[in-house]
Amino acid sequence: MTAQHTGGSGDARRALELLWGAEPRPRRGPKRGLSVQRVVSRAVELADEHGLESLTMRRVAESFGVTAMSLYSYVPSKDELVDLMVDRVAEPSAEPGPPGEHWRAGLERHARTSWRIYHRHPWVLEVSMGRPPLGPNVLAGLEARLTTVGGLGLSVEQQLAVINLVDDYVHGAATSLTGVALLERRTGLSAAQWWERYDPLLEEFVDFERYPALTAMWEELGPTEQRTDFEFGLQRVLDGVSTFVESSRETGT
Amino acid sequence: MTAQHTGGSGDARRALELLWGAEPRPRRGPKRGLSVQRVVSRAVELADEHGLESLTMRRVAESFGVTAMSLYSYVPSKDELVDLMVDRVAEPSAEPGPPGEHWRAGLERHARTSWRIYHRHPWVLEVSMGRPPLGPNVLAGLEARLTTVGGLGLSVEQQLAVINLVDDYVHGAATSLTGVALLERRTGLSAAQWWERYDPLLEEFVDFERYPALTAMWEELGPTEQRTDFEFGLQRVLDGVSTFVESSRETGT
DNA sequence: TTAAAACTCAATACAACGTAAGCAGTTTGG
DNA sequence: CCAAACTGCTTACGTTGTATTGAGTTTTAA
Repeated sequence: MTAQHTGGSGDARRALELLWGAEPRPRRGPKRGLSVQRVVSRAVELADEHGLESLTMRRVAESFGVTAMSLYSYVPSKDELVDLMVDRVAEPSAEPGPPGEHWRAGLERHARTSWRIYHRHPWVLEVSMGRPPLGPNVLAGLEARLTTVGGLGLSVEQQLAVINLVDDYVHGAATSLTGVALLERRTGLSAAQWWERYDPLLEEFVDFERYPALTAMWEELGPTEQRTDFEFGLQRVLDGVSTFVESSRETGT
Repeated sequence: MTAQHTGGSGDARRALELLWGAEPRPRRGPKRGLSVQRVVSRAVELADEHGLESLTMRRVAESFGVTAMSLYSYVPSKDELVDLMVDRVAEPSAEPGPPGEHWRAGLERHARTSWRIYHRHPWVLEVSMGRPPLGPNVLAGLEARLTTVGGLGLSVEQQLAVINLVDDYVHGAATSLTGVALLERRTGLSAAQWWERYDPLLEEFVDFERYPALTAMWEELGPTEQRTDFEFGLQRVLDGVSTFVESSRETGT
C-alpha cells in the first residue's frame, strides 16, 4: 500500500484535467470501454461499502470485468483516484444557503454537511486534506465557508481560524464515531462483545483504586455508552465562536 | 497491510498481560534476546522518525539484527504492537495537576498534553481510539480528564460530552496540521513547491469568478498560509464549555 | 490507400507486506 | 537426563500497487 493520496506528486496538469473533467479530447486507439467518471463512481461505491482499506485497483477493475492495469489508462495512480473520489463526494452542488443567512446558521449548515459526508463516506476521513484536490467541489466548499464568515469584520486570518476550528472539530468527532463502526467491521466483534471479553479480565490486571473516577463512570454507564455527541459539541464550538465575534465587534477590530 | 490496530480481536488475556507488563514468568527455552519493552520502544522510535506507514515488522526486526518472525514470540501481531505503542506514549506519568486546579486550566492542560503527544508521535493520530488499548497510561489519561470535570455538577453523560468535545477538537486540529508534514515526506515536495506547481495551472482550469471569496483570499495570503491555529481554536472551545457550565449552574442542573 | 503513430487492454512480473508452518537448536522441569 | 517447551531462522503464501511488454485497434498523415 503506497498510501492514500499524494497531493499531486505526479503530473499536476493531468491531475487538474481529471478533476475538472477536461477529458473527451479525441483519442487514437481502440474505443475506451470505461470512463474516468464511471471508474470514480464505482470506486466510491466500493469504498462506501467495504472501506478504503479494501479498495484495491484489482477490485475496482474486477467489478468492471477488466484487469487492474486497464484502469491505469484512465487514472494515473491509485492516489489520484482517491483525490478524484474526494472531490466527487465533497459538498455536492454546494448550495449557497438562503440569502441573508446568519453566520451561525451558515457555519452550522456547513458543519452538518461535512458531518453528513463523513457519515455517508467514512473513508474521506482517512484522506489527508493537507493538500486538498483542487477540484470544483472542494473549492466550492471553501468558497461557501469564506462567504459565510465574510461579513463579520474579521481579518482573513481570523476567518480561516474560525473555519478551521469548526472543520477540525467536525473531523475529530466524525473520526471518533466512525472508528467504532470501522472496528466492528475489521474485527467482526461488536463494541458490546468486545467489552464482554475485556470486562471480566480487567479486575485481574487493573487496580481500580488507582482509577476511582473511571471506575465510578464504568459503574454508572456501560463503557459502551461513550457516544460522541456531535450536536452538543457543535453548539459549544459555535458558542465559543459567538463569544469571539461579539467581543471582536466591541473592540472594533 | 492488515491495518492499524485490531482493538483486541486476538487473545484478550494475552493483550492485557502485555499492556500491564505481566511478562517475566519463567520460560523454558533459550534465553530471549529481546524483550517486549525493547521491541515497543524501538517501534515507537521508528514510527516517530519514518511514520506508521513505514513501520513494518521486517524493519523493526532488522533494527535488532533478527528476522521478522522472531518478533512474533514477543508480540502476537502487528496490531497488538501498535496498541502497546499507543499506551506507551499516552500521557506518560499522567501528572495529576495542582490541587484545586480550575477546571478550565485542567482541560487546557489535558488538551496541550494531547497536542504534545500528537506532535511528537504523529502516528498516534492514525490509530483509532474506538476501542482504546486498556493499558495503564490510557486509563490514567481518562481518569485525569474525569477528575478535572468531576466537580462541575454535570451529569456523567455531560462530563463525557465535554471531554469528547475537547479531545475531538485537538485530534482534528492535530490531524490537520500533521497532514501537511506527512505529505511533505511522502511526496518529497514542500507545501510551497506544491503550490508553485499548481498555481500557474489553476487559471487554466478554474473560473475565478465562480469563487470570488476564495480568489480574494488567495490574493491576500499565499494559500500556504492556512495554518491551523491550535491556540485560537482551543480558547474558543473552552469559551463554549464555559458558557455551558455557567448556564448549567444557573439552571440548577 | 496505406503505413505509422497512438492508443487500449491483458498477461506477466516484481518488490514489499503480514504472518503461517516447519525446523534446528537451547534451556529447564520432572 | 530426557522430554517438553521455547527461540529464532528459513521458506512460503496471498495481497498490494504498478512497471513492462506485447497484441490488437483506431486515427491521422502521406
